[in-house]
Amino acid sequence: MRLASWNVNSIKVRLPQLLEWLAAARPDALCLQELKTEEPGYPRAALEAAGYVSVVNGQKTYNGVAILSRSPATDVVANIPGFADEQRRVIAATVSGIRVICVYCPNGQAVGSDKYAYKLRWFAALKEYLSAEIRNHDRLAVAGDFNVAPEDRDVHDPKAWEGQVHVSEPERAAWRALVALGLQDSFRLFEQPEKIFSWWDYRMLGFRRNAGLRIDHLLLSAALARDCTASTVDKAPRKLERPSDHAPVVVDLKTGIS
DNA sequence: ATGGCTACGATCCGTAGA
Repeated sequence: MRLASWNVNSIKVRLPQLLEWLAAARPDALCLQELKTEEPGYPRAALEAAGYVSVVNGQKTYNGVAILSRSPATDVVANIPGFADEQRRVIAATVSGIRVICVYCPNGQAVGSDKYAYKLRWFAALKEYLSAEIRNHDRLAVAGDFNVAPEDRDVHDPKAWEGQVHVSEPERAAWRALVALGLQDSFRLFEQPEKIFSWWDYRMLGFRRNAGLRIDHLLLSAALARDCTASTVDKAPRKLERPSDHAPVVVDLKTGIS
């Protein structure tokens, strides 16, 4: 079982790259963020022709999330239940016995801003949601763009970023509160090279300089973490012309054993 | 030097991302 997540920054613009990537990486399920469209702008038919069904929580211009899968997704839940929010940032579904929650966490803009306050409120609501989900689903994966770099080693230049949005202590505390529910950062289950990131600024030759952040994550419940054999970032799509600013993150899970 | 790209929906710039 291969599970992946990718902030595509407009599914309309990125569709050709997405189809190429699906054919090359062949994930069984893929969480997408920043669709920037609602249906009918969502390319459902093209993805079905490529072998993937979709459950979609779309929004015009901003946000928008989906879960693609080879096998049908069931028990679809959009948004964070009980949390009033206009922004379409969450969709959950069960795929091949795994509860998959796709998240596009708020950016936060700047520490102290209204959007930063919203980000922290949003994370508190996510924690409550996941706390219930982990009780109900032994095999739980939470995948997406968290907009938090958990540690300094997830930041290309920790000094320059110190105290900034994405690395500030309240954001990192919100991240650790998710981990404390019993979710593991799959990337850190393995020895990893240094300076692996999942996002690079479009400006200032960010990718060429590897001036990035690791803010896209795949969190796994204990049962799934035990079955996890690899967790990687696939930088290949970021090298293409007109790329998303985020790269896909991928985990492989042993199946048929548990 | 606080800029710099990219996408969107509105025009020929403003908002947002991170």
